[in-house]
Amino acid sequence: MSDLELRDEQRDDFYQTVWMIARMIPKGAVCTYGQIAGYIPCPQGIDPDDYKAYRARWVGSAMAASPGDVPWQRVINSQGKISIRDGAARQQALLKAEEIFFDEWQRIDLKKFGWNGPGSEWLREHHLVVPDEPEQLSFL
DNA sequence: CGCTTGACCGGAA
DNA sequence: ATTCCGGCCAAGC
Repeated sequence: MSDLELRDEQRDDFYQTVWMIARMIPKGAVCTYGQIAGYIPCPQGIDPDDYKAYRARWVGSAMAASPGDVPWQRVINSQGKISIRDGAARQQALLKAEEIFFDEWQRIDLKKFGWNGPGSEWLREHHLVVPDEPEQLSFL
């Protein structure tokens, strides 16, 4: 059994998981490439630092190859903007049709429209990474 | 098979 | 808010 075959299988798993999570994003909400990536554990045999550096990009690759039932338009970059490419205008039109608001810099307010994610229970059930709770800012 | 480009991100100027 | 860089992968010529 070759290592290469294993890697292909892991990549396929990664893509399937990306699509599964993306399908959960509700209409009228968005989520970032990096956010989705953060839910997926580092595959065996991959250097964790390399994984952290590239996983968001892999999510982009997964979205480019996504099946028709995946709401790809709801996945945007960490700046709250639509990544420039052919089809970006169509993505913006789809999001506006979902009543998502763009500011004067063509940016989406992630505080307002950002999806919170699948929830820790669901993530545990699927052996995914439960993100750290946001720290309580006691001085506020 | 080698080379180039890319739906990314975080940190540093 | 802008630009550049390292990361050294994945997909498309």
